[in-house]
Amino acid sequence: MQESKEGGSAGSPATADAKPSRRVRRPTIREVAQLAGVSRMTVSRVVSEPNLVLPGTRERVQKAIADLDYVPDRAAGSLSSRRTGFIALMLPTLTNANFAAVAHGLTEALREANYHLLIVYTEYDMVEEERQLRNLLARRPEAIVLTGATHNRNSSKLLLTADIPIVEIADLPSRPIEHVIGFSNYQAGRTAARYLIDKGFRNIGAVGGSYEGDVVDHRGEERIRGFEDELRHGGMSTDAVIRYGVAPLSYDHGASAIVELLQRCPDTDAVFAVSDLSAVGIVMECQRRGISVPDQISVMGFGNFEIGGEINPPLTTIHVDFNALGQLTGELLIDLLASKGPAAMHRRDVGLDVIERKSVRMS
Amino acid sequence: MQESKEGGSAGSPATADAKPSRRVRRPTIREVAQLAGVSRMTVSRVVSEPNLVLPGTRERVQKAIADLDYVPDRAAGSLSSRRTGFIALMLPTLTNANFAAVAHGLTEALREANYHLLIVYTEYDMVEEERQLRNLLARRPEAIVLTGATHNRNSSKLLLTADIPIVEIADLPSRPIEHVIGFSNYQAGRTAARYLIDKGFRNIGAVGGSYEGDVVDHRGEERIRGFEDELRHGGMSTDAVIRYGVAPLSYDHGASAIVELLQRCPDTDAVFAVSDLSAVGIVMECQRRGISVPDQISVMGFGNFEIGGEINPPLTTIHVDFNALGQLTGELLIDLLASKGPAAMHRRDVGLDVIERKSVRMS
DNA sequence: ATGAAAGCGCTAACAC
DNA sequence: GTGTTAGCGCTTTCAT
Repeated sequence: MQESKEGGSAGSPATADAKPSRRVRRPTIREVAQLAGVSRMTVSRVVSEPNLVLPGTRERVQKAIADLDYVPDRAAGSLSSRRTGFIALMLPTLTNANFAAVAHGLTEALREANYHLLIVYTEYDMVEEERQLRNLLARRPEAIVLTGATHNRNSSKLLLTADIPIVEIADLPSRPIEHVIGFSNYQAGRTAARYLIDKGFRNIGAVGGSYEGDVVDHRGEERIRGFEDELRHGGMSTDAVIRYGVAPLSYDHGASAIVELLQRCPDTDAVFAVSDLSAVGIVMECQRRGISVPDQISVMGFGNFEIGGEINPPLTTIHVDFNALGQLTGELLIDLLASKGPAAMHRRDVGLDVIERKSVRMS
Repeated sequence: MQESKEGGSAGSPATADAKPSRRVRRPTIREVAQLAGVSRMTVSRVVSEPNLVLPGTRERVQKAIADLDYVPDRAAGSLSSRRTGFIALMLPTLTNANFAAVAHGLTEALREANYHLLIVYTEYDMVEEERQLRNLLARRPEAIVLTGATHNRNSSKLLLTADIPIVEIADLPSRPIEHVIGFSNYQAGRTAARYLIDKGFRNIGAVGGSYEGDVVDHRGEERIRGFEDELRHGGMSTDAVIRYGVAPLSYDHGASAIVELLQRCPDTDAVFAVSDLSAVGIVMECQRRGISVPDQISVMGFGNFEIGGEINPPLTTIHVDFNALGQLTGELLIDLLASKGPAAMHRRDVGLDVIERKSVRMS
């Protein structure tokens, strides 16, 4: 028996405690070592590199681990090894199926490598983003994934000087912090407008979000901007493009916005919503008002949310594979973290597709 | 100047590195102390208990912190203070607005106290739950929040012997691990059945989920069980109660299930779905088939998801305040963690309400 | 194949 | 009000 400091038996102390086996302090590696009659290093090896130790010793240690219900303390391990096993993920919100899909894809890709996702959300608030970022950094994540492309000065500085890989996702920032895996929200807007113009519509509107203080949905705004630009490019008016309410946008946003829009521009024959959720709200409100979709007005959304495919008529929309976005990000991260030293800046556009369904009238 | 070991200037080393200010190793508390000409303890105090230090000193330290962009390492702090500031939250899935609402409410309540939520999801898989639990425990959370009420033997053991508060939420387990904040899913099912019986329906059906291997939605199953029991109690047949597909249940589940149900029991005049998502799918499928809701068939859901209120007709459902559930859990946790020593077991039923809308025919 | 020493970056406890 | 000492539980490194 070694490491003389560790005295006493390792059996259950059996204090006069009335309660059964509950509320037991977690054993440390030292206690496991004692019980197995080995040094702490050997226990450490059995946990992380089992085939570096002799089968006999290994089994003795494994038994001790099981008997004591030993769970290693990763905080201590991290401090020593300088690897926390944390990957930070900052999202605008969790209550959005597409962002949830990103989290999901990322978790899947990271599961094997045994990284833990540290999920945090900003509610589309840039000040909150900074606060969260500081908190996050204190946990020493090995990489940070966040939605591009706009951050305030402090956040940008923190990110730029962070000694870890940064991946901006779900956008295609022109001045990226570092790596990018995403798609162009601006292009998504242009694509939507082009699609509607090509279908022959001439009184085209759109509904997007507005902002309030530091709460802004930059990505949604990009889509609306692209939409407007393409309308102008086609020589059409942007009078029926309205910005209404603040993120997160949902069904009721569309329902209210379409009323406002039709009041202002009654001739509108097609409308794009920055989010499928708004678009679904528009379809439902039209249903209520006896306005036929797509006969009287065509509706197009963005995001390919599940509900869009279920309503009647099903929603024409723009699809981006957010789950793949998460997976790709995970794979990139695993690469980056395995190879030491600064890697080349990675930039990838996962593209987007128009999903044609019945909410837009065919020409 | 004290702590003689700390030599050298704290200014920027200005190595021959070509790159600008990027990729800088994070400074430690020691470097801040040096630059400010104080001991590390003083820096530590400025960070956590600023008014224990003299204003003059404090400002010097704060300047050093800002100049160096110092972000404390919480892993090191945790190790020393035995407080990680982590609260673990285990959910079946993230892509469910109600669970997301729990996470949201919890985050809100915990924000002040500066706890970090460690969110993890199990995909309704009990084996995955155990795996995740082990991983989580290694991070030494100060409390664990998870959806009750069924866990496998290993998970239960880990939870029972964990030296921290455990809160089971969104159910009312008869054999709880420790604290409980939730509602009875069984009662929700009974309430739904009672409601439909009272409205005069006599050919009542329901659609729930089935299971596959270790993937089970226990809470949903409880609702269906309660529904069946209340039907029997009212002397009615449970032939039209079907279990179909596995969790997570969504729109398409309802759409497929209602077809199956009507084929088997064409006389069904009212149907309950374990989830609003399924219920919405049912309404949409009926719309497609020209079956009028509620004239030919009434539909009732559970969960009061936003979309239920937006469709036509809007969905009658059972509401539970999941956001409040999260908040209450957060408040309980803050209490529990502030007061040392074992507190009394806490058990709270947040109840549920029927939301009457138009998808159920009025008698 | 296994162990001993040193130390990761911070804070509790006590001294002054 | 501030500093010193010791140590949290683990892993790195090097010795044997």
